[in-house]
Amino acid sequence: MDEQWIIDKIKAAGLKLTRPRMLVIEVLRQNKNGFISADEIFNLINHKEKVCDLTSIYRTLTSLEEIQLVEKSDFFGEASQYRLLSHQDHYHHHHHYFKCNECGKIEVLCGDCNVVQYENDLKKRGFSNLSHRLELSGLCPSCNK
Amino acid sequence: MDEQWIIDKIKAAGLKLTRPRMLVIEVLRQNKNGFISADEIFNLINHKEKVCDLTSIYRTLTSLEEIQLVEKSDFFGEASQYRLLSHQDHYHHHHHYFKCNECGKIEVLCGDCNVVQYENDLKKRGFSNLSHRLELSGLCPSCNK
DNA sequence: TCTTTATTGCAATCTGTTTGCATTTACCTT
DNA sequence: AAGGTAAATGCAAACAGATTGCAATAAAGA
Ligand SMILES: [Mn+2]
Ligand SMILES: [Mn+2]
Ligand SMILES: [Zn+2]
Ligand SMILES: [Zn+2]
Repeated sequence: MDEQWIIDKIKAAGLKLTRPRMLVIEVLRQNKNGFISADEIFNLINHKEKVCDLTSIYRTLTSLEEIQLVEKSDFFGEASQYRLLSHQDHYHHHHHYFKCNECGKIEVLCGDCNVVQYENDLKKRGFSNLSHRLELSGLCPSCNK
Repeated sequence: MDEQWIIDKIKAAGLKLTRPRMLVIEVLRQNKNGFISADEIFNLINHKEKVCDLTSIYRTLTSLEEIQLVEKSDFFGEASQYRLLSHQDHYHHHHHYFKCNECGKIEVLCGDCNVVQYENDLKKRGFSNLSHRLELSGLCPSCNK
């Protein structure tokens, strides 16, 4: 059911394996590679009957972010969005996002990026410790038809 | 005092030249090339005595954004930030931002960008109408010492 | 099973922002 | 220079997303 490495990571961090946490993770897993808000998670979890409070979802997301199981994005205005980091994301994670202006879906774009060149220019100008985030928008392939 | 083209733009849009609007613009002008929040604008305007309501500042910023005199950014978490677009910004504006992790200052980086290459790759994959925003962070030259 | 400590639910609180509405103001007409 | 009109304002109330305090609960180790 839940991938083992997730369980391991939570335990290794000294966090308990609680019901709200399992529920949140399950939703995030189903939503792999996409972003989802706390409220959307809440609604998915509680659509039949209320089994978990919104507060706990926020707290869970915060904890999971701290142990780098979850990535939070304030990028797209509105409510913060979250996604489960994949096992490999966790090692060399890099943030390129695409938001479709039509369907609103946020997609994580994998692959190399050339912003590094840009960063090198900035280093020459006295900036340091650089990191970056890139947000693209437009029409996604399915809305493009 | 106020640059003429700003006045012209406001009139051309059919907006009235009101006191709150003039006050906000004056603050934005002084803050050229930097971002500032509604609340900071409020405090600057009213530091001696209250001359303008926060609501009007929000409404002013929204109006000015609509006529593209102001750019709003929800980029950096926290409160939205605004800046006055320069005359030339208005024509080929491009958004590259740098936020210093130390002093918190947000800087607008001018200059060309190579993300266009990235966009070209995406076009081949079926995306269209692409635009992008790039956020960099790290230490600015002054905090780097 | 017992004990300890983290985690939970709930209500209250917070911050940033927006809205409704009565009053005022800019500015166009006379 | 006054007057009329629609736009813009101030104030209070509402809003949304998120956070906090606290007493009750439940997970994990003994
Ligand atoms: Mn990159
Ligand atoms: Mn660019
Ligand atoms: Zn789409
Ligand atoms: Zn700095």
